[in-house]
Amino acid sequence: MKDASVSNEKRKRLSSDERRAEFVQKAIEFFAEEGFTSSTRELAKRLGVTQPLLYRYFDSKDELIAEVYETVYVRRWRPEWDEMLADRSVALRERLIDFYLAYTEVVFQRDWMRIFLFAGLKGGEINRRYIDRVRGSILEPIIRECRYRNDLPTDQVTDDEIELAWSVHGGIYYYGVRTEIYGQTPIKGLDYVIETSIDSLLLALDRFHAAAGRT
Amino acid sequence: MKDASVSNEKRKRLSSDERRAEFVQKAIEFFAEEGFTSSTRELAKRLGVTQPLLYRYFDSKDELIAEVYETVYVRRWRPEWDEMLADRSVALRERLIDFYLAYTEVVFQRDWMRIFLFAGLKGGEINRRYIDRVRGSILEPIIRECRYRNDLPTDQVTDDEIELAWSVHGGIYYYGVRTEIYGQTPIKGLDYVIETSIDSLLLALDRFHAAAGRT
DNA sequence: ATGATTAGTTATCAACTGATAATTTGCCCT
DNA sequence: AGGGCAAATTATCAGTTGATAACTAATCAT
Repeated sequence: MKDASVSNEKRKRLSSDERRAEFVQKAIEFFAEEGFTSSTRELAKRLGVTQPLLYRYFDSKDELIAEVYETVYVRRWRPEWDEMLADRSVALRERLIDFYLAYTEVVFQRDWMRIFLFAGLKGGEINRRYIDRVRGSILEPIIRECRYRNDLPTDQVTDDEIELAWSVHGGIYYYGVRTEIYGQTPIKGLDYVIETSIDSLLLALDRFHAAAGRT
Repeated sequence: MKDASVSNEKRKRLSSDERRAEFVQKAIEFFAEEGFTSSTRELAKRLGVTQPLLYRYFDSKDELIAEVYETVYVRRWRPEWDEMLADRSVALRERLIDFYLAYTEVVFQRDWMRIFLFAGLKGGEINRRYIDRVRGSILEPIIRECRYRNDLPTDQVTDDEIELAWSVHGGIYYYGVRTEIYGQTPIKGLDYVIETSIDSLLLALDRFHAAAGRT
């Protein structure tokens, strides 16, 4: 029963490191499409290798999945995002728009979105950790910058402000869900959505800060 | 091998209709927690019956799943939502807030949210249809009412306006995802999120309509 | 070249899956 | 009471699953 290598090419041997990286990469695409409950056999078939070979590189299916998480969540996070948000040489509105353009370029990918949703439904800690990171590394910096512009202390970010930021962030994120997950052909471009969302956020925060200032 | 009825109670017999309804109801809870790839045996165990009994009521697992969809999506949609949105005896802001309070009361349920996400990842038409319904029965009416308030023709809803409504809708929806799927303990109540979201939408639309009026 | 190393395969296991057939048992009607 | 219908169970099948052990063959160092 020959399982792998449909064509009659000679059995190819790759170095351990190359193989591992290839397996993880294809596993991302595969699990993103089929879900983590899909079989290792089916994955092996797509890789053009036999299923037991996977177990030379990963102790178990769960270990492979963990590696998929690591690669998608951790490795795709861009450290320069922090600097983009904090760079006061750029006007706030443009800075936030630029950031969300850069952020969505990474996140609005079918595989990223689907892996994220599958992982969220599976439970686990990964998504909760990611959400905490969004709050700490994106929303709080955004609020701080808005406070700075409105001459308010940047170290007293309130829950109300964070929740405003979540709403706007969620609105943008949901655009990605509609296009990448539900395959909705976008009626308006991403640029438009990000610009109007940022305008709304700035407007809401200005009002909020003005009201807070009066108290 | 006794499979069902852990305790020694006598085998209970229910009428066909009662059983069917009970099965669908528990299937919703079960699949919402474990996903549609979970086994019919596990479901039967939770029902306290044997697995083959399910096949007296449903021809296949897929048919049961279809019934789950039907019950969750179609049956939980409230016809009175249409009227709420169109009732001009209530001020627009309060009307929209009331509507979203009513809508989220139904939709922000763990089982609804998880079934919806599982179904979306599986592909299929159901979620796309639901999204179309949200657009047609919620977003377009909202825009029409806003246009009416701003003395604009209610039959010329544009893509830009719909996209604004999607952003706000998505922001609210994402609050439900955070609390129901990721188990985030809400930092601010749902009321606050809905109110600020509606205020943002009205503000954005007013500006948009004012700009459109000048052209 | 040749032997050691290790990438890759074949064969196989035990548990689990959706589904069907045959059997048992509770309930209603007369 | 008891017969018949249908609810529910037991037994079982064929295909799939994650994982392991034993075998084969490509590559590399010498």
